[in-house]
Amino acid sequence: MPSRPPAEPTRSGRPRSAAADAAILEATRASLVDLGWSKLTMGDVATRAGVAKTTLYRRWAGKNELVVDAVAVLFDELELPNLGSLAADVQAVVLQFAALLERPETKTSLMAVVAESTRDEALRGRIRDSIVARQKRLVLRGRERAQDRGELPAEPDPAMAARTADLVFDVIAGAVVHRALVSAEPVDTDWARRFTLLLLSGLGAAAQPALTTGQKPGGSV
Amino acid sequence: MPSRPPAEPTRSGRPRSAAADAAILEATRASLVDLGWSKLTMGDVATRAGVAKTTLYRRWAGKNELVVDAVAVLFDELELPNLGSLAADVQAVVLQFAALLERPETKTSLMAVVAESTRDEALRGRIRDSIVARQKRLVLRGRERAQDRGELPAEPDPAMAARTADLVFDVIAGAVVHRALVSAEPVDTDWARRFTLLLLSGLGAAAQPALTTGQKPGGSV
DNA sequence: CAGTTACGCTACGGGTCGTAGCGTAAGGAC
DNA sequence: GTCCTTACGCTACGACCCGTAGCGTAACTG
Repeated sequence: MPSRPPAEPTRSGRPRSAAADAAILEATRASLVDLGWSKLTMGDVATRAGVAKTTLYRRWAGKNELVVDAVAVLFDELELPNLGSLAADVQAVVLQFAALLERPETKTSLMAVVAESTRDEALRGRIRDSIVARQKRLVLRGRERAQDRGELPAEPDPAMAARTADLVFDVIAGAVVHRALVSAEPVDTDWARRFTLLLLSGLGAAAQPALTTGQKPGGSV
Repeated sequence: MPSRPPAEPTRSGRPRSAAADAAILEATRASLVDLGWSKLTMGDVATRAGVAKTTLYRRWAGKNELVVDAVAVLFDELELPNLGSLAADVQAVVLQFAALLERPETKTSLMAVVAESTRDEALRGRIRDSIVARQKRLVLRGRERAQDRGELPAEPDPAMAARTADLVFDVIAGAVVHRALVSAEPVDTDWARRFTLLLLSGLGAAAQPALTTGQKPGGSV
């Protein structure tokens, strides 16, 4: 997924090795696991991939871009199951996302590239396209299903609908990331259940968990 | 705030210069503003502070620890106002936190040190004590006030109360951080208002903002 | 075949790291 | 005041990584 210039589809000359691409990204993930973000070096990745260091620089501008691409594919694993209720769907996707954050490749690098992106507009765009977009789809699809089930009302204003989706996305992703990486405590089933209840029913209801289950959200969790 | 060994309160010999401490931390923040996290170097900080590089290493183990201490004091600015309702208090503290995250010193370094902490237990503890604890107090105090006002029920089980406070803390801090740094969109008054409504009343109520304002939360916002 | 592009390899200047060594400065104990 | 102890400034150093230039070779196109 390096940023090839979208120029001529058929160029003359020797084509780029797709095998090298795959080997480099795989080596990057392996190096992240062994060394972590801060001690990962381009030279090490090149050696692991069996590739010259110059080949890396011909495809990626640097460590940041390389790691984003190496980690992005992991987010393809995220899927929104159809478990019959909004609460169950939210809880399941929360646990999926948490499992992804538990992997050492993502754990050590996600926040690092986000930090770098605060001073690099191009990198921010790459993160948005490669990682954030993959997650946000889940929120949009989850809302669709909930509206089909009648759990959520239809939103007539599309602008407001988009803003609400963005809000919900930041709340879910932010809470899971903060729990897993900042508080550094486990995102287990119990936490996911309690978070889902809070998200759907609010703080007042979340304080009396057993009493408010009969309404809409807290069904078969 | 360097980690002095809590040994003898009165030691012989030349004492450490408190002025140097202050100058170093100030220089670190300035360097973060100018260079950002990744390009900040120990040598640059030493030069700005008018101090030898070795002096830095005598007090801090490295860049990570130094930056945590330099940024931690900024979190002392956070205060929980007493605006008369839980919703107003939450919204105000969200905007305060967002303003703090907008500062270039914190914006570029907070996520970076968190990322480092995933491979450094000692650093994680330092972050917890210096930064996270300062934020979490606000949640605990906010709940107290809300309970005094009758907006939240008293929680008999202290263990459950602590877990709920942790959950709420991760949701608030995580959402704001995610909005500001990952989505990279502004945390303005409108977003804070909508987030507060979602937190207090849940997803179902948040979809009809104007209709559910008469209950408890959305008072004078 | 020639033309074009990718690759591996080596080498390089430039920068940062973290530490060692030394002489000097600034306090406390007496 | 005179020791004693610790902190400071300074220089120098090896080690490491960065990112690039140069060159010969490999692979694919027409």
